[in-house]
Formats: sequence, structure tokens, C-alpha cells
Amino acid sequence: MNIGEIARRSGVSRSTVSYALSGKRTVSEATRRRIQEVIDELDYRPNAAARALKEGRTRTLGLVIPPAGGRLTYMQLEFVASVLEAAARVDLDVLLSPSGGDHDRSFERIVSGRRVDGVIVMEIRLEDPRVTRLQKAGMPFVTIGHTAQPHETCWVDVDYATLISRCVYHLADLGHHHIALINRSAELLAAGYGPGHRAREGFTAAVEQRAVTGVEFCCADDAPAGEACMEQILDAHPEITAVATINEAALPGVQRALERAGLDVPGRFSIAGVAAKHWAEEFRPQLTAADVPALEMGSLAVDLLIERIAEPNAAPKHRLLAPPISLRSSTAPAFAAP
Amino acid sequence: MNIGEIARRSGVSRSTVSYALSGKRTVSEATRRRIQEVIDELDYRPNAAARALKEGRTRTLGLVIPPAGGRLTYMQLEFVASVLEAAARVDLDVLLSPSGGDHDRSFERIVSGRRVDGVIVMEIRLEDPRVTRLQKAGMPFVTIGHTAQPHETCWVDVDYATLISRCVYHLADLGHHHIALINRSAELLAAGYGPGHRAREGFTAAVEQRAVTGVEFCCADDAPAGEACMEQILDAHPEITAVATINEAALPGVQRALERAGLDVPGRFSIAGVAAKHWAEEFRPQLTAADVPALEMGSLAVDLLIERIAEPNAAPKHRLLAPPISLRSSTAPAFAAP
DNA sequence: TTGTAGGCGTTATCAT
DNA sequence: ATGATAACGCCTACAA
Repeated sequence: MNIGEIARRSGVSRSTVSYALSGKRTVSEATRRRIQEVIDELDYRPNAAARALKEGRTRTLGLVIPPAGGRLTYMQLEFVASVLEAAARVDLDVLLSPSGGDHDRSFERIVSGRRVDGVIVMEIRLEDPRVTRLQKAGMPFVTIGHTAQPHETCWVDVDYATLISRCVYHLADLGHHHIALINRSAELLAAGYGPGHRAREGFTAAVEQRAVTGVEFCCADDAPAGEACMEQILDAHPEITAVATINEAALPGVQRALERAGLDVPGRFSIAGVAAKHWAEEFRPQLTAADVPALEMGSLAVDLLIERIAEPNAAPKHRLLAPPISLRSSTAPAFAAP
Repeated sequence: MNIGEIARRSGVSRSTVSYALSGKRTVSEATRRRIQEVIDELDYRPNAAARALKEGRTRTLGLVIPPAGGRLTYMQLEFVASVLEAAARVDLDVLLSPSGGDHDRSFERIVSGRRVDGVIVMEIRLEDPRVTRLQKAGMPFVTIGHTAQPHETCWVDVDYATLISRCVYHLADLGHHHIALINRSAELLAAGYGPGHRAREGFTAAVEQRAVTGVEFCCADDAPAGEACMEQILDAHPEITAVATINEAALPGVQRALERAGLDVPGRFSIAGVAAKHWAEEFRPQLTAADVPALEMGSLAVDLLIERIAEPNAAPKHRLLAPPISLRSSTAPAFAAP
């Protein structure tokens, strides 16, 4: 089914059908209705490829997610969902590319095959070959997280430094003098993963400012690692009474280790962090945390990208989000031995 | 950058470039190399829209996932990841459409806009308007789960009836005489959600065959609902000593309710179910469960779809998977009061 | 071994 | 208010 067939059946020319559809020139009400009837009957819809070829745009966005191997965290998942939703709202389709590195075929297809009008890239590293590639290809893009050259590109990010600082302040205010940071994995940090580095910075700065002692632990993104990490903390640093964390996937394990050690939260041990709201509320007791606004970030990223596609040469825009900390039930004054 | 430019710079005609790329006719080694050099230099890649228009296929698959509102379970997430991976292996892109109902714009764009060569649809209902729509549009598709007319379509599914039966047999063999089924939500069941219905069938049949008593509970897909449901079971049916479940998302809540009730698993209470392996292993103690082979299902679905695209009129193929139950640590002989 | 030319389905310019 | 027509970039039958 194509526009020619619709034209034939409605007894008009193809251009009239096209204009009736786009509204870019006036079409008499009578013919418009006749055309619409035929269209409805055959449920015709313009061929996307032909339109893309002619218009030079695909009405499709690319979303580059971490490679399929690693599991998505709830935060990432929520973000993907919100991008899909925001794109659907403005009638854009989304092509997913699970690629981390540089020479990924699916990534290459998307950028140099002009399959999409713009790209959103998740889980950006401080030095990220994908960003370089997109810049070179002249493909509009927005990143989630930013590189070491933040002023050059469009991005949306969470201000992990500030948020972790706030967690530390909050814990210090409650009388905790020895605080641990449970960061993301050492590999991720070594690879230049921004949130990990910025959490570290915020932690170090806050700890110093409040004159409490702070120890950082790296931890892989899953429950068993969280359990092991928490055990190690309790074992090696019995003086520690509170943790701050950006590693939401480790939380169930952290929780388990504390339970096993017989440490009541928050009576004997406090936890504060940065997490998806859903995750924070599943924690028992519910987690005092900065609720990462993943939903908002997704639609923000889509908005920025659409803007950038429209004006590829405008100055890059960024948004650094620092959501407030939601006080829930996982923090309390430091336990004072009777 | 287009094929004409490559041709110009290599001093050959466009067709020669095209043939050099596709290999569909012999090109002298010398010109082939010259062309390749130019291509590498400009990193040219054929425009996907032009190619799709000419060839009548997009080299893209559609993946219809549950609408963005509801959260994906780990099983679903794993499935999505495996579809992406399987598609990437054969150089196909994947367009995601989050749509449940019938008149979804993104779904319509995909099917009647010829944006994809075929579609994989998740979370099929027994009567599913999307299936009808795809059939009417003549779009090749594979469903995850099947409708009430299973012979008419291609699908991959998990044999929930058999798996839940096996769970019940296992529990009965251990001496449990009163067993509960924690099913998915009542709304889902009412909407004709196949897995829920088949779990029910398998449960009823197995309970009858082993002459034990069985009670079914519906439960929403999240931890709080699981907690409430488990509490209700313990409260209303103190004789029950074991549950079988297909509701993996409820498991953390179930676990919590049992802990709070002071019921050791598996000493005092046994649990067996159907879950993503990851989920089963996160449960404490690790869950005796049929590990849903989500990864395998994804690549199976992609294979079936590719086959169907190639032979749209062949007899529909199906695969009903019944993975074995992995014995872990959540089931034990029924507790005998001393 | 290589070149020429037509058409895939749209949109948009020009003409009526 | 509407029609004819040229292009978008690619592939491929046909010609040389």
C-alpha cells in the first residue's frame, strides 16, 4: 500500500494526498475527506523508509545502553523506560544499541548508517570513545553522565558529589564519627566511570569538612558483592557505624550482612545513599536516600536531544541534577554504648 | 556522504561501488581495493533508509514490551537483553515499542509504517488485539507466550503448567500436605494472562493427583504485595507449610514475611517456583526453582522470527520450554512437630 | 570487468 | 485548489 494507490482510489494526484496528510497546503474539505476515507479503509501509513530518504531524517532516536552482558540496575532500567515513554509522546521511535566500546557494529550502523536522527548514550566514561565517534560523525547526541570535557557536549547527570556530601553531613549530624562509602566496582572506577569518581570526591570533601573519618570501599553491582563488602567493613572497621552509598544493586546484600551480624538498622547502624526511589523503598527499613529522578532524566534527555537535532550548532546544554534527600527510616543517631 | 561521492573519488561508477560492497558481481582486485580505501577514509556506510526503500526490508526487528508504566521483571529484562544480543549477532537492529493495547501509535507506526521486517511481542494475552492486528497487517511475528489459538502463530513459551506441577510433586514428595500457589495478580489473570492460567491448571491438577490440599493466591508483581500475600497465607491457613510460585517479583516480600513470622526456610517452610536464575540465586536461602531460560528464549525468538520473515507462509512453529527444576536450598521435608 | 538507467515511495517545487 | 515532476541514495537488470 502506497501513496499512489491512495491517490488513484481517491481520484486525485499523489501530491494532493501528501498535502492532505501533512496539511502543508490547503486541500478542499471535500477531497480531504474522500482521501481520509480511503486511507482509513486501507489503513495506509506512509512508508517510513521512503519518508526518511526524502526528508533526510528518520524520526528515530538511538539509545545506547550498556552491553547486554551486564545486568541493568533499576536506575538504568527506569531511565530506559522513561526515554521510551518520552520519545513515544512525541511520536519518535527508539532504536536500542547495546554497546560499550568503540568498534561495535550496531553502534557503527546507527551512527554512520544514518539510522537515527540523534543518540542518547548511557553510562558515559570520563574518556569515552563513543563520544569521540559521535562528534566526528557529526551526529547529535546527549549523554547521561559527562566526560572529562563537559563543556563540549550536551548531557544530563546526577550530582553525585553533592549528594554523597549531603549524606555524609546528615550522618555526621546524627553523631556518626566513622563513616564508610560503598562505591561502585574498582574496575568501573579504573575505567574512568564518572559517578564513582565524583562520589569519591564528595565523600572525601565532606568527611574532611566535618572532621570525621571516612573509608572508601569499592563493590561490584550485585547483592553477593554487597554482602561481602559489608562483612569486610564490619570486620576490618568495627568503629564504623554508618555507610553512604551510590551502589543500589549492592543494597540487598548490605542489608543481609547487617542482619546476620545482628546490627539493627537504624538503631545500631545507619545507611544513606543515592538510589532509585523504588529501590530505596524496597529496602528494609526504607532507605534514607537521594531519589535519582530517572524518569525526569529520561524525558529531559529526550528534550535536550530534540533541541540539539533542531539546532546542532547551538551551545551545548547540560543539566546537573541534585534531588533532595528523602528522609526515610535507615538513619538514626549513632548508638551510644550504655 | 553517499555512494555517488565514493564512486567519484574512486573514479568508477556507482554500480561498481555497490557491487564491490555487496560482492554480487566480480570487481577487479585493484578497483576493489581503491574503492575500499576511499570508503575507509570517509568511513562511508550505505544509507539505511535508501537501502530499505530499494530492498523492501529494513534489517530491523520490532520488540513490543509491556507499557512503560509497569516495571519489567528480571525475567522480562533478561529476555529483552537476549533479544538485543541475538539480533546484534546477525546485524539486525531492534526498535522498541512499549505498547500494551491496540491503538498505540508507536505500535501502529511499526506495523503499518513498515519500519521493521518482523516483530516479537512479549506478554501475550489469551485474546490479544496486537496479534490480530499483526495478522491482519501481514507482518511476520513471534510471540512470547501464546494466545487461545496457539496453532495459528509462531511462539516461544514456558510450560508453566508442567513446571508448577513439578514443584507441587516435589513438595508433596517431601511430605507437605498443604500447599499454596502464589500466582500473578488477579487483574492479569482476569485479562487472560496465559502463564497465570496455566500455572493454575498445573497446580490444580498436581494437587489433585497427589491428594494434597492446595489454595491459590493472586499477588501483584512487587515485594510489598508478596509480603502482604504471605502474611495472609500464614494468617488464614496456618496448616500450609509450603508455597509454589511463578511470581518472582513478589519473592523478596515473601521472604520478609516468613522471616518476620520466625519461620525458617526450609526448616519450617518450603518454597519452590519458577524464576529467572539470577532471582532464584538472590533469594535467601537460594530458591529451588525451574530456571526460566530467558536468554535462550530471546535468541530462539529471534531465530524463529528470521525464519518466518524468510518464509512467511510456512507452517507456524512453536517451542514450549520446560526447563528442569534446580534443587537449591529452599525446600526440605515438612516440619514434624516433635 | 565496468557503465547506464530506472525505480523503490515520499515530499516539495513549479506550473496550472 | 490541484497536478506533473524531480529528487532523496541505493540496488540491479541490461548493455557494452
